[in-house]
Amino acid sequence: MASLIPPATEAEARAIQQALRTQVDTTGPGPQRPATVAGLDVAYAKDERTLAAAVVLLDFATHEVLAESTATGVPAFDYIPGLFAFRELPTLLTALSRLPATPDLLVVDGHGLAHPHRFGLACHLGVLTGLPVFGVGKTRLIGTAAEPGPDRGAHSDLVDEGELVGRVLRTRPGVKPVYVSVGHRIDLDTACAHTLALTPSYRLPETTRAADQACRRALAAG
DNA sequence: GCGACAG
DNA sequence: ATCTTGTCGC
Repeated sequence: MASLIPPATEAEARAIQQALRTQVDTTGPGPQRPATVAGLDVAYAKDERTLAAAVVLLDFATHEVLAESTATGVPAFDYIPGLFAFRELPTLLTALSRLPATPDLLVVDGHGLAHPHRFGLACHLGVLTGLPVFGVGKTRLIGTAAEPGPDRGAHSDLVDEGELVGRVLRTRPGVKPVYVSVGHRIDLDTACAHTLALTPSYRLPETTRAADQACRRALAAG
């Protein structure tokens, strides 16, 4: 079955990506006015032997925290750029299953289509859950892009192999931009608009910030 | 062969 | 990812 997680080998992981990538929905447009949005993130122990995942549900308009869930586990796969999703997905899915509500939209740390095989964590999570998802990465995995202008909202296309795979978006004036890409059931314009809506004060989305804090707390707690 | 390489 | 708090600068 294609949803095997974790895969036993690198070859198996690549085969799973290959099988699931056909199920990604990039038609969008996705929720324009979601009532809720959830951020997901993972924190590792110093030795990377254990990890804690967190999902934090926010009111999309006010950014108020509505619910939160966590899970601890072990990395399910070696860290290999391009196969990164297999490492965190199991624990992330456990945490998500514990959330007492279904989010209208998911925002993940990392990339979606801005991936060597167009199937980053945001796509993988989207296909597995069926929910609208987009990714906001802090650094580039693949592709080339011009430096966006200095103003908040300035952006440039992230292109790989002649394909538009995402957008480099400035969320804070004069601050290093983020990498936005489609995961599942949403389009790039909508994902970028939501990213700006979620970054009123900081470089990273409020969803990511809340999830980051939550998983660090969960890791410290045990 | 030499870099690059989400978290 | 993690090692790491307060501090210099706009």
